[in-house]
Amino acid sequence: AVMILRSRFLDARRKRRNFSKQASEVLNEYFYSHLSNPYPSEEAKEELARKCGITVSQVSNWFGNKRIRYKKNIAKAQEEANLYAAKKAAGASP
Amino acid sequence: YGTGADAVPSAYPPGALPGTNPLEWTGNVTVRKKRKPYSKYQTLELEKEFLFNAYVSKQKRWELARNLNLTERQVKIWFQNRRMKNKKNSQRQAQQQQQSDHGHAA
DNA sequence: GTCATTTATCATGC
DNA sequence: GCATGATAAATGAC
Repeated sequence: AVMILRSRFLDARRKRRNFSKQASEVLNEYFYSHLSNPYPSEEAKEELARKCGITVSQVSNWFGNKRIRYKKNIAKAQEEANLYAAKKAAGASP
Repeated sequence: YGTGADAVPSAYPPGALPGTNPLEWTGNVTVRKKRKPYSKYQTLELEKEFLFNAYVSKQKRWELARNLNLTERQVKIWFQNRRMKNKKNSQRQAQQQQQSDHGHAA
């Protein structure tokens, strides 16, 4: 009976808050510009964390979720890939 | 026994032929047992033992596996993951300590 | 043994 | 109602 009120205390850190819009931009840019190998090094993770104002663990979580959810539906993510590919091309050669 | 209940059949993911995919990291799939959350009782007993010691002996592991209807491999892996969780929480608390010290020291 | 990771599940945001 | 971040089982590298 009491078990229903269980993990409100121990699991309180699971309270989720969405990242900022620009943080998601930075993470997605990196992911789609490294689509052939979306495994950032520890140093890259630290820089991404600093840019996004989040922790390294949160960066790891983001890439873990992104990789599995990307390959679960590549077709759906394709347009997002094109979006960031175009964005990268626009900023690379003026 | 307690060992040998692993190795479960599973299907191959669709559209993952090795060599034909430009994104090879999407195709590295080994047969994996489906993740199955433990019951509240199982978790509680494991946590209780973890309070005693973070490293469980072979004898204790065998007993736990038998009493909780888990394999010894599952018990072993649970303690490994639990130690990692402990370390992560410790690092987080240490980080929070540093932040609260900045406005308190000097 | 640690540790990054994969995967499913959980809990929340909107 | 799903999208999204965090956590819980499970694997593999080392």
